[in-house]
Amino acid sequence: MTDMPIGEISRRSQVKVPTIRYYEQIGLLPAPPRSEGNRRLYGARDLKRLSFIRHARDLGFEIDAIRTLLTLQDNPAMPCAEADGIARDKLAEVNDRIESLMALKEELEAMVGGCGHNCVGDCRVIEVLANHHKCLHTEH
Amino acid sequence: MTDMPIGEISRRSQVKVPTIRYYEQIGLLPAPPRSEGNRRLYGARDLKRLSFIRHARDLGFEIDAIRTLLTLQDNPAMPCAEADGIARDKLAEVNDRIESLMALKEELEAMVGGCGHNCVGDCRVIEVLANHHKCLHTEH
DNA sequence: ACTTGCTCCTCTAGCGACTAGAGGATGCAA
DNA sequence: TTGCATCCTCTAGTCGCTAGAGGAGCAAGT
Repeated sequence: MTDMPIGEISRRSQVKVPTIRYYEQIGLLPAPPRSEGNRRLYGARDLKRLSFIRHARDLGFEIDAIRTLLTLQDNPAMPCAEADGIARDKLAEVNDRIESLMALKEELEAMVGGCGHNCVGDCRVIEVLANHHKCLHTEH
Repeated sequence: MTDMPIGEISRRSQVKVPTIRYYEQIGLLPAPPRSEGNRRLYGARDLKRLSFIRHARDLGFEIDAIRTLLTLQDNPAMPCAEADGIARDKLAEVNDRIESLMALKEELEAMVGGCGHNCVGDCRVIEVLANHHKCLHTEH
């Protein structure tokens, strides 16, 4: 459990070795003690922190947001409005992204469906891209 | 219509001035002729091309894909299977992204909804991030 | 003891698609 | 002529890694 080398914590946390070193470099993960031979030795706390980071990254949180989240986690007596705010902002962003991807999906489906695989001259894909007014959604 | 300076083509195409110069630099947009005073002078063709690029970028196509699409557009006699393929790939990608964003949305909603705005110690947001097994979706 | 092969170290540079800023030239109207 | 907007080139920065060079450490097998 304790004194893992970087390869092991990488396997356990599912975070790649260079990424772990990068997180140390930018101060997201504290620099661990080293072995006699100058190798990083990680403990259970580091694994927890790294898993937290990875999970947050998977959810699309940016490094800066994670930094805030980690500070909050380290100080459990603080009011949690800030953490809640970060999650709320992210949720709004995700909703926006879903919406525009749905519009895009429709547009792509129209392109792909309409193409009879002849030559480029008649291609719906190129045509839609070239003549914007033929789009389903004109706001972009 | 013809001999627009960069600012005007920027306004018309909705592509920012430095981005236009960047596109020229990477060979996506041909280098236009210059005025006596060394200023770029664009014509209607350039505006079309830039609008095409912008539209494709909005739709999430990468620069490399756009490069291919532009080559196809320049050669209307070629078979359009390639353009169709690019659009199909993009559609699959968009569907994937929508799916994972929907999962993410659920997870964020659970975080935000469950939090009673007390102190960090009881915060759902932090807790979910720290304890992965409490997620709605465990595959990530 | 020696070799093999893996993991680890630091360091620098690169990715995509821009964006920002310095420092200067040009164009046009009042 | 003065002032201001627009334009020019060039370099460096953004984000979140990723790749590669060149070398050192470590554990197991012969």
